[in-house]
Amino acid sequence: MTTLPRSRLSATERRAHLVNVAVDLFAQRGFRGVTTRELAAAAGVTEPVLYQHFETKRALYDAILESKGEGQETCETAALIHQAAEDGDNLRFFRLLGTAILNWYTDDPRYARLLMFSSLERHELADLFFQRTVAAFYDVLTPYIQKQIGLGVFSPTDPLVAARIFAGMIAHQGVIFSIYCPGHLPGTKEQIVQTAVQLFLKGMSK
Amino acid sequence: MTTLPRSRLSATERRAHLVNVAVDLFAQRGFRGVTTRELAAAAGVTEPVLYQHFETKRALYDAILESKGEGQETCETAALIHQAAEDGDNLRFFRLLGTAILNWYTDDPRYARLLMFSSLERHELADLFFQRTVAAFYDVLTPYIQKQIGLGVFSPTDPLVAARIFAGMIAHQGVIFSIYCPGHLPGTKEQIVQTAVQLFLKGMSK
DNA sequence: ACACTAGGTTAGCGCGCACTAGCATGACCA
DNA sequence: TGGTCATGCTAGTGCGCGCTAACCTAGTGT
Repeated sequence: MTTLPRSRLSATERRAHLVNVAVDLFAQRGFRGVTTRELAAAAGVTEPVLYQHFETKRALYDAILESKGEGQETCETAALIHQAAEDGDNLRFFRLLGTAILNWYTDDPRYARLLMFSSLERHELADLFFQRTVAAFYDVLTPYIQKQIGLGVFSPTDPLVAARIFAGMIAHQGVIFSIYCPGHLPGTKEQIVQTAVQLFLKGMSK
Repeated sequence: MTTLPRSRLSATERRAHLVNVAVDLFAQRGFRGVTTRELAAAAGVTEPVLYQHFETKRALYDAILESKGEGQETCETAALIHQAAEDGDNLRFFRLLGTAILNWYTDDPRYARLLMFSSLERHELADLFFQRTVAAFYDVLTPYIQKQIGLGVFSPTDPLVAARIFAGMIAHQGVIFSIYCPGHLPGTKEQIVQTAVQLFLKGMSK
């Protein structure tokens, strides 16, 4: 990943390559842990090239977070989840949701690390990103749980607390994975999601 | 917190105060985000004073992590947990465990942030700390779950996966809390632990 | 009263950082 | 073939960092 031997790329190619390299490095050591020299060297160019594409080091960082904020989550998955929600297919709904959560961490642990760094450093774009993504997530999950409680499928519980607990069951495995990278999931992804969903559904049942 | 007007403290007092101030700042902005000048100023002294107590900035950081590694978790709680485990008091066992997890994050969010920074930066002492604390935790929890499965109280499940899921239910709330500090728990601590434990026990039951 | 020392300061070193002015060059088109 | 310009380089600048040599001074014991 991230290597690209050719010299003399087009501006857009070079920019994209720089962003990709930057994601690697910032994910490993955080914003302050990476120098512009290193960054340029890792991209196979010199510093001035970097500054032709980004006004400041910070601007590069912002560009990463901003780009990640846009290209969010395959709408395909979102559609499937909404479909399952309408069908009232509990097992399928929570399985899709759980898989989406875990995939978000495992598909590219670089972004997970990057966003954790950014959140810790209170970068406003990271906050914004989380507000949007996480809020959207709970906006689907919480009412769904509330509805199941109303239907008498789930036993009475604070729906927000239940939603957060469900998310935590799976997200925490993702967090640990992205921090300590590989070999730190207690089983296959399917096994984790399956176990968590079964546990949750049975635990919430009336 | 962390303010202390008097000048001319004794060496041990000054050292303790410096550590306390450093925890504050490092927790907010990470190791690389804090300068020794800031640190000294926040402690009401100048840089050379800092270097009388710690050889390098890094040594101060290490001292923090090391001291936290030692003064670990009231043995009182650990004893209670072991007692509950021996009594086979499921509800009590998981409630104590859950409370201990959540308290670890809420009692002093500074340390939680600090350790997240350190883990992301792959500081070896942070890794060590987690290896010890977390390993000790799962060394209690996993066999306990296994035993309950053997007794027919819990339905057959991979005990490590179940243990991690239980931890995640609660720990994730702590993580979110310590990152976004206050006002981000979905309910009272007791409510969260109570809900999670009930959900887990019912979900695992045969 | 006075010296001794632990606790503190001033002033600054060298280095590596983010960032830049100005020049070189390869690719494409007339 | 030669002109043009986007792409990339060399060689810096100033600044703030971690860290230190040298000096000062309040508080204590005799």
